Amino acid sequence: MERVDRQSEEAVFTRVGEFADRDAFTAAGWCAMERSLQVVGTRSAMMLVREAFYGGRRFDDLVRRTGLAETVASKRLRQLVADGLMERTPYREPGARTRYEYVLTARGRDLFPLFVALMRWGQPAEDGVRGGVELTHAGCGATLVPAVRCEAGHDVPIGETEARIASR
Amino acid sequence: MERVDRQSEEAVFTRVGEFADRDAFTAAGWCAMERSLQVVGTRSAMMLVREAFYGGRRFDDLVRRTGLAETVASKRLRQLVADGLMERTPYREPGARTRYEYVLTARGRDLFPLFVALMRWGQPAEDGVRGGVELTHAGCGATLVPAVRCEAGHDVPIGETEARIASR
DNA sequence: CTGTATCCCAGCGGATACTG
DNA sequence: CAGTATCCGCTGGGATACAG
Repeated sequence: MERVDRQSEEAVFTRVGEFADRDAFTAAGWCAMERSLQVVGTRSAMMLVREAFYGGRRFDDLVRRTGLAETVASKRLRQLVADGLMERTPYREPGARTRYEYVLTARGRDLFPLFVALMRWGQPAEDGVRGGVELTHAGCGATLVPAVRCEAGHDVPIGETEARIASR
Repeated sequence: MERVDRQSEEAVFTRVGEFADRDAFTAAGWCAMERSLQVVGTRSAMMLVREAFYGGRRFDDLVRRTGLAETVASKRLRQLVADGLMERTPYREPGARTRYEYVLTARGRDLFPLFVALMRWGQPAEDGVRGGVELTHAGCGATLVPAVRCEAGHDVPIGETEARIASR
């Protein structure tokens, strides 16, 4: 087994330069991925976002559908609001007292591709697990799949990817 | 502020039925998202996957570039190998002794859209953070962005999404 | 119904020291 | 260079009890 063959076969990102100066950034926690994980890297956060995508709004519903303990849901929701992913707003149905609902902000809805990627990766095609939720394209009915594009609109396979130090 | 207006404005998933029978599945942990999080839901796992995408193979490099403690990296790598995301294989450079390298399996490379989604979400356009790694389309040079499609090839905006109980 | 306060446990991640 | 063993603090998450 030749090493060079496997290198090309794996098709990892092309590394520009030796990333010598990258280590400093990475060590300081200046990786965009790590910042994401600090906000949505917990199970409870993503479960609450999931239910928000499914249309859950009231605290009680979110707790029941996620299966989280109330105390965990409470703390995490407060955090999600503080981080700008959700908004807690009062509303009032006719004849009922004021209640609060949690809704995703634009920043929260931006998690859509991340959510689809997580759902898809956790459910391989040949998986024999029965039940569960399937995400589909309304009308067309086909299953959702995550994809990667560039801002110019091209589809980008993993082998055509470059990672470089952003010089801003 | 009307509630109905905000509902449509938010454009969450369309819920088919009342998800009455979904609760049982969710409670039992049969959510694809949760299964994903059990494998790659930790900071160390995603950081190691990140470095593997960047081309890191040797234990020493992975430790240095992630900034993880050796013990954490060791345990997590073993877990990633057990979970089928990475492979630990011996190789031998001419004149040197046998070493081991960690490479992503196909299952690990399937994390590509998830990785891009995490990187992108953590780096908003107006972000003033200097430096960091930017992922681009080789040749074209444009920044990578995560997208959602259906298996029929259509782009799927968040408003055209349905969530339903998979009846398998 | 919508939370909060308190206590507790398990798991993640780091520090240190040690092996082949 | 490539790990492992041990210890230890912090946080995520659950259970229970309580409040507006």
